[in-house]
Amino acid sequence: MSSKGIVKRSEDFSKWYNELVLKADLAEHSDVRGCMIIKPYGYAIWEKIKDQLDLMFKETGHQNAYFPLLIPKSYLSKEAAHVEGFAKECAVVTHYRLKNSEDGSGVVVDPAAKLEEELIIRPTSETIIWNTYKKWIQSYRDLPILVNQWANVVRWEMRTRLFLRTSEFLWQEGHTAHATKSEAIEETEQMLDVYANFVENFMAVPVVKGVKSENERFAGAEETYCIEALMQDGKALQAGTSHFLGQNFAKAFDVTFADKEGKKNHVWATSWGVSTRLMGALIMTHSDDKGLILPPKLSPIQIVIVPIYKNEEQLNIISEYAHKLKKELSELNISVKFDNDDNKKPGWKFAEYEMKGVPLRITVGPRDMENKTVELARRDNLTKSTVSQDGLPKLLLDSLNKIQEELFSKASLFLNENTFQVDSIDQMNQVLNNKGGFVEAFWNGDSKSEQKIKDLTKATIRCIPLQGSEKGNCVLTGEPNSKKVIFARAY
RNA sequence: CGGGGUGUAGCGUAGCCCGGUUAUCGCGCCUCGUUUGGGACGAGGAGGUCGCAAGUUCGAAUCUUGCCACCCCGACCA
Repeated sequence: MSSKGIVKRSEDFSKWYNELVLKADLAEHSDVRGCMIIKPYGYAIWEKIKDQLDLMFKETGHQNAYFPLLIPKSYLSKEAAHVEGFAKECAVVTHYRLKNSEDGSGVVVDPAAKLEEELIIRPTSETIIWNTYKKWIQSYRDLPILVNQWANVVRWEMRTRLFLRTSEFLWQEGHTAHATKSEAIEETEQMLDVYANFVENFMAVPVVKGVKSENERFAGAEETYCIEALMQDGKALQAGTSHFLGQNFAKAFDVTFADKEGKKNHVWATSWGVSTRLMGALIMTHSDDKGLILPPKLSPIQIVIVPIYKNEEQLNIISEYAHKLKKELSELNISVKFDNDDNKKPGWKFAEYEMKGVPLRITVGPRDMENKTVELARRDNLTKSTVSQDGLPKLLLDSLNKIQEELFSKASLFLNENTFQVDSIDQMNQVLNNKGGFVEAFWNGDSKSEQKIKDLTKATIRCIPLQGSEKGNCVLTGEPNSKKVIFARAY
């Protein structure tokens, strides 16, 4: 039966990923091309991500607001680089009404209901937000503005993949306005740190912090900071970006403020975002051939209790214990599911919760009740042990923390073992064609060289790392004094 | 946008080349019973505009033409 298991990673990583997303009940394809339905279990993980990030944004002084989904077409064209970057993938609303078709077969667009000015479904909200900030900002006293919004955006991508690239996706976008350049840069860097902190400490996904090359920069940004993660198949995934927008949007939307001397200045801007793509990073970093592996901090269910019984009497005894344990664990803020569904056999449940990545499983049967023990199974390393019921809550709490740490260590080790130094294009191709990974090499800083390297290797510059300022000979041209960057094939 | 593929029950599929009773099988679902320490078993049952449209034919899931949709692989992007 097809519901059993998924294809092995080593056989077809891409297929493995797709099957995992479907079988772990995270999401499914909708009837609309490139759009996905995020199912309750997948959404519960996203909510965990969202809640934690939201907390961190608020701790750093940001407030949430909400701006419209629809943006007048003309707004988009006000910032030249921005429109250039996004025009190709915008969905456009042209009419506001349907009517019954003449032959009665359904509804058609009412040609009489054509909009004067077409509306774009936001691919990102810089334009409508800066058009709004213009009204909000007059004086230096109005600054900074530190606003975030949780929203959906639409980018009509050629090719889509569940979570990694969908036509519509969920994200947050922070948009801040500052009086000085240095303050804006500080904000940009601060939010990059927030992202890196979250991704490493909650998702247990190690990242490299850096800035993008000019080619890879966000449309309209002066500097794009990013965090880059490495997936199990050796491909890189951009996990978050934070942009220093300079005064580009302030100029495009004429947003100025009067400083203490009464002099008018353009406002400095940042924007930063992470999306449901993080779900893809989470999945592809930790999971195995049995299914999803979730870090405890983001797992909707942290512990599942599976009872084993031959009759109702036994079930009652186990249930009583399970409810007591569940209550004790709740007091430690551990989320527990007691799965007493009588329609599914234990073996089925074991496989199911492994597919769904629940970090810990407790099995309790008559034998255990007699010995005052439980069987404890770890999802991440698939080990099982029999442990005493005495002091169990504390042990479980410790185990969850341990799993969280070990997932991060394991992923960090993978990142380190799959980061290679090369000094020629041949070597680079060798590494990339073999197992992939991050490739450190020197680059002369020229966009043309970057493009040439991409043509030769299919690898792009993922980032110019913030740490380490070594210089060396350019991997393409041999020019000395070139800076060290990370290349990889990327999602 | 190029290349490949698929569309038959909730899901996965056989049948299509070579047209012919009532469209195959598995999972899932419903009922009853037995089961429950790694994806249980038996018996019975329900469920179908064969992607859409036109054509050929006595007869179309099957042949022809057109259309639509989605998936996968590339190039482009978070």
